[in-house]
Amino acid sequence: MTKAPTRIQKRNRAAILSAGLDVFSQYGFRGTTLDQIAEAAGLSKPNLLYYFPSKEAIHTALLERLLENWLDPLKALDASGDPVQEISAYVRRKLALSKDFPRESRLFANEILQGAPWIEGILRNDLKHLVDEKAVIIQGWADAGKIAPVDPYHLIFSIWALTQHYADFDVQVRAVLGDRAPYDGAAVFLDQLYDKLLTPTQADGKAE
Amino acid sequence: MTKAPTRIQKRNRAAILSAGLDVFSQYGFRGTTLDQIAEAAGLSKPNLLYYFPSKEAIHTALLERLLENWLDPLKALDASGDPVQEISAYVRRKLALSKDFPRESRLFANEILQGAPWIEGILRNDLKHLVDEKAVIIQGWADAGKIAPVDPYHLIFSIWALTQHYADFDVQVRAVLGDRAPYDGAAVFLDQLYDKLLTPTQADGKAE
DNA sequence: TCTTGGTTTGACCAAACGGTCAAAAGAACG
DNA sequence: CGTTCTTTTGACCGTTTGGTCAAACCAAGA
Repeated sequence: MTKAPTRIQKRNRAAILSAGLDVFSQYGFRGTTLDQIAEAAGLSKPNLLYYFPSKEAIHTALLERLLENWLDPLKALDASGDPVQEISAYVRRKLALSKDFPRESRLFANEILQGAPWIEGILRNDLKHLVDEKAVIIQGWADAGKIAPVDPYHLIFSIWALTQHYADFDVQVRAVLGDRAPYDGAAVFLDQLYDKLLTPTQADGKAE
Repeated sequence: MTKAPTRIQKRNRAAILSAGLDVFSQYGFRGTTLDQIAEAAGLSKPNLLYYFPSKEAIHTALLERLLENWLDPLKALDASGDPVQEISAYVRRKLALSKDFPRESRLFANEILQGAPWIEGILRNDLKHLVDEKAVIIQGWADAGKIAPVDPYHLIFSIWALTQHYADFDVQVRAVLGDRAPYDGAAVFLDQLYDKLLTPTQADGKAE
């Protein structure tokens, strides 16, 4: 039975996780040092290790916290809703995640770039099964003529790519846009893009 | 006047750059060690440093080589060509780059994730000016009714995101697709996507 | 063959790294 | 106040890191 954490424990654990997220999301696991995290958290290195047993423990805690919510937007895709609206809503949820949690997005990107050493199993199991399941739904919509015929897997990849790009490549986006705000234009553009892609046209033969 | 490199120099320099690309593209600059590169290149560490003066020199050489060709596909976008075909061709060129040079794409992604410490100036100057220039062309096409009205900047971002995703998130894409080949489906999907997005419809008012 | 210049390496260095520990400092509470 | 438990830290440890260097090795032309 574990005791309830004191308020100092709460504060410092939160500070360490936030500092770790800052540094890990920028430099990846191997490129991050405990001293960097300690300084960002405003603690000494031994004090860090009083709250977390190792560098890897901080990293693992962050990845676990991330994965708790990472798949939620896709899980919420509802087979009984209006198809185009369901997908547009998914795009909006992912874009909001990118805007509100860019460090988490970059932490994930770093993990994937490194070959997903910690979460490869989750990708091959949880993620794959979830995408397979949702791909069936989307394929059903396409077969029923409710959306234009489209490869469901690449449709989902496109949503990941387009939304996470604004968090992961933030520096580049801002360098190009100057002082214009990225996310307003992005929301309009993505709405337009998926509306045009998915709204069925006369050319798309409808099923009975 | 520098002497012509011997064949051993050519071979070893190439081996070091290839090995460096392998490791840097996976772990980033800080997460990469000289020993890793040396082992991947099949050389001893002091021998590495006989060909390159420092770890940073290898990294810089790789970034410079990358940037030589990185912007070419966008530069080739031709104002006098057919608008939809020009953009589709740009998408195909970028997708081919992603397929044929995935390590370079990941090296770039790592640099951006780290805040672009080496190439921030290039992003703010060369890249921004190039995109500004091409955005004018695309805006002109839209104003003339030759493509559907669309934000040129986010259009370009979308092409970057969608094509580089297949290289940068390769592990995730393959985990989801299983043994299916990513790039065939991607090419079809992207063709379809940009055709639908850009082909003007009756709803888009044409200019005189 | 010998010599010259390019190539390779074992041994080494100082700094940075992840992590430990005992002891000091501080909070909490009767 | 004194006691107990939590928190913080300076000093330290073994390893890894980027990098150096003199010496050994080797290829090739005269």
